[in-house]
Amino acid sequence: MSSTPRSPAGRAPDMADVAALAGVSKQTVSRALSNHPNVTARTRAKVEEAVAQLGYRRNAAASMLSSGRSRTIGVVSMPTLNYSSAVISYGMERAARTAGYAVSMATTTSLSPEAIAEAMSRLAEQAVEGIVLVVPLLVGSDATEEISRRIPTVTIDGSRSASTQVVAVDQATVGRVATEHLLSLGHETVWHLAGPGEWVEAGERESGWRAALEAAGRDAPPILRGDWSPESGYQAGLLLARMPEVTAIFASSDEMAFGVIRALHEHGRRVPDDVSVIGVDDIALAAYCSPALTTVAQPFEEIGRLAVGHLIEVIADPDSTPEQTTVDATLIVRGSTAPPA
Amino acid sequence: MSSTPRSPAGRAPDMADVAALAGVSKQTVSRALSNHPNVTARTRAKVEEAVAQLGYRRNAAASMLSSGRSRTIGVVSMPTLNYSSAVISYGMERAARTAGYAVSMATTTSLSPEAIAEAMSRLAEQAVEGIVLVVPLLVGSDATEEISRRIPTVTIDGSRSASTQVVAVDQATVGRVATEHLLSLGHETVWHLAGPGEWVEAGERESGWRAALEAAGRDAPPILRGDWSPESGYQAGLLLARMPEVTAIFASSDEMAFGVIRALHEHGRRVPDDVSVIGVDDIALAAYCSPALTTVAQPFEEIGRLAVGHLIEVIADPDSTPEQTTVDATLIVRGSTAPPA
DNA sequence: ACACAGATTGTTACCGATCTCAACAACTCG
DNA sequence: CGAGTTGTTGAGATCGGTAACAATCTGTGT
Repeated sequence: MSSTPRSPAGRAPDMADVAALAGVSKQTVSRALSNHPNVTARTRAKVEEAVAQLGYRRNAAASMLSSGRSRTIGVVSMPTLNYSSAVISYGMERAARTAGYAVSMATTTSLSPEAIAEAMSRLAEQAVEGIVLVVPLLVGSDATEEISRRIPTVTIDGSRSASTQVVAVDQATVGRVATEHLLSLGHETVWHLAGPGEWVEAGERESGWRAALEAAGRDAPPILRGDWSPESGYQAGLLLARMPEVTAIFASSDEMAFGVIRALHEHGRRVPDDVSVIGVDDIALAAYCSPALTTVAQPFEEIGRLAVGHLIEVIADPDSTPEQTTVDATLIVRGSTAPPA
Repeated sequence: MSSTPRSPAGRAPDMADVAALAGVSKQTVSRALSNHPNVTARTRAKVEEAVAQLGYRRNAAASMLSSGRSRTIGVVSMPTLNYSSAVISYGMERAARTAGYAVSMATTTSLSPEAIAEAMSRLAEQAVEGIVLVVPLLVGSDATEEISRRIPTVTIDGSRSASTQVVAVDQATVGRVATEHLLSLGHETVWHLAGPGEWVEAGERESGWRAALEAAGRDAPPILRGDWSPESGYQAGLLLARMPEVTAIFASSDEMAFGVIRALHEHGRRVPDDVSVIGVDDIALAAYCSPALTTVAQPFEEIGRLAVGHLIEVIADPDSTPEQTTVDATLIVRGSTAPPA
C-alpha cells in the first residue's frame, strides 16, 4: 500500500523482481510491457499489478542496449531565440511524443559543416534513431554525410543531399508572394533586406524576390543583408531611410522588418504612408506592434510535425524513398503595406 | 584511408575492435576515452588513432547500463514560444554541454501537478540524472515529490519544496522596481496587468507592485489578468483605454505590454504621452517596436546556466544542501514611459 | 641489488533488458 | 482420437561497455 515499495533493498526494482512477484518469467514481463500480442489478458494483468505494486520503471539503458533501439530522436538547432525554431521544436516534440519517441537536443553556435557535424555526432553518441536538422545545411561535409548515411536525417529548409530528406516551405514562393503583394499595390520596385548568406531560406527568398521583379519587368535594386535580428534590420533601415526613392521593402524576417520600420520612423519616413514594409514569419507580435506588420506566415508547427513524421517513417523502413515535402505559406496583409503616396 | 572503415562486417565498431587495433585491452580503451588519468600518453595516442581509423563511437546505452550514469539532464518546459524559456533553455544546453551532459526535453501543455509529473516521469524513464523545471510548480504533488526525491531537481522561479532547489530572479523586486519607476515619474498610481495565476513569477510581481504602491501610500487599482500573450494584453488594453484616469500600466510581460499599447493607440490614447507602459523580459523587439518599450530585463541565460550548475553540483554530491539562488533584474528605461501629461 | 610504492594495464564478472529457440498447452480438423 | 497448428511461456545467450580487483611494470631509497 505504501507509495513506493522497492523490492529487496533500496535498489530499484528489476524486471526479475516483477517477474517473481507476478509468478512468471522475466521474458513474459518484457512481453507484457511491450504490448506483445501473445500474452494472456490474465498474465498481463498479473504483471501490471506487480509493476504497479513495485513502482517498477523499465531501465532505458538496458532496453536500448539489448534491442538496439533508443526511441529517441535528436534535434540540431541554432541557439537563436528565433520564433521559427521554437515553434518547429514544439511541433517536433509533440509529434515525437505521440509516436513514442523522446527528443534530445543539441545546439550549434556556428553553421559550419564541422560545427553541425559535431552536434550530430553528439546526438549519434546518444544513439538517436533519427536526426532533424533545424539548421540549414548548404553543403554536406564528409562528416555530416557519414552520419546521415547511418542515421536517418531530415533537414528543414536545407538543401537536398543524397542521404537527407527535406521538409520545407517553398521559400522562393514566399519571396515571390511578398514581392508581388508590394508590386500589386503599385510600387515601382521592391527593395530587399535578405537574411544571412548561410541560410538556405534567405537565398531562396531572395531568388523569389528577384524572379517576381523580373517577371514584372522591374529592375532589382541592390540588396541589403542582415542577420535576422531587429538590430540588423535597424542598421539596414538607416540606409534605406536616406533614399527617397525607396517606397517598398521586403524584409526576410519580421524582426528585421520591425528594425527597419523603427529606423524609418526615426528619420521621418512613415510606414506605410511613405514606405511599405513586409516581413516573413508572422511572429506573435506582428499583429500588435505599430504598425501591424504585413507578413508571410509559415506553418512552423506543421513543419516540425512533418519532419518527425518523415523521420519515423524512414526509421521504420530504411529503404523508403527520401522525398521532398513542401508546405505552403500564407500572405497576411496588415497595416504596414499600402499603395505608394 | 576510406572515410568509414567499419571493422569486420557492416557492424558498427566495438570497443573490442578498437582495443584489437590499438593492441591493448578493452578496459584500457575505456579508460583512455573517459580521460582517466592513469593512461600513458603513448597508449592514449594509439587508442585515439584506432578510434579515428575505425570511426568508433561509444555506445551510450552500454555505458549507461554498466556505469549507471546517463550523463543526461532533462528539461521540462511549456511549449509556449516565449522568449524567456527559449533563452533559459539555451543557457542550460550550453552549460550542460561544457559539463559533459546531454539535454533531453519534455514539454507539458498544462501546469497541473499531474501533467508536470507525467513529463518528469518521461524523463525519469530516460534515466536522466537531474531535472530542471522551467515551469512553475506551485504545489508539489505526491508524484512530483517522489520523482524529485529520487532525481535531483531544480525549479526555475518555482516555489521551494523539500526536494527541489530553486534558481530565481526576485520577482517581487521586479514588480517593485517597475512600479517605483512609474511612480517616480509622477504618476498617481500604477495599474497592473498580471500573468496567469498558476505562474509563481506572476504572483510575485503582483506582490511587488502592491508593496510598492503601499509603500508610497497609494491605492492599488483593481488588477487585470492576461496569459502572457500579446492578444491578452490587447484585450486588457481595450478595458484600460476606456478609463481616463489610467496613466501608468505595469504589464507582467513585454508581449502583453505591446498588446496593451496597441489597444491604447487604437483608442486614441498615446504612449507615453497619455499613458506610460512598462513590461518585463526585454525581448529582442522591445527596443525596436514603437514606442521602444521600457522594461525590466532578466538574465535568462545566466539563470539557465546557474540551474544546470546547481544540478550538477547536487548530482555530484547528493547530500549538498539545497540552496536558493537569486539573480538580479535590471530596469531598462526606453520610450514607453514618461511623466504624466 | 632488493624491497616496495605507485603507476599502468589486463581479467573477469556484471549491469538489465531483449532476442532466439525450444517446450509445452490448447485447439482444430479429418 | 491422433496429428498438426497456433498460442503462450520459459531458459539462456547476448548487447557493449565499466567496476573491482589482480597482475605487471616502472622508479626510488637504502
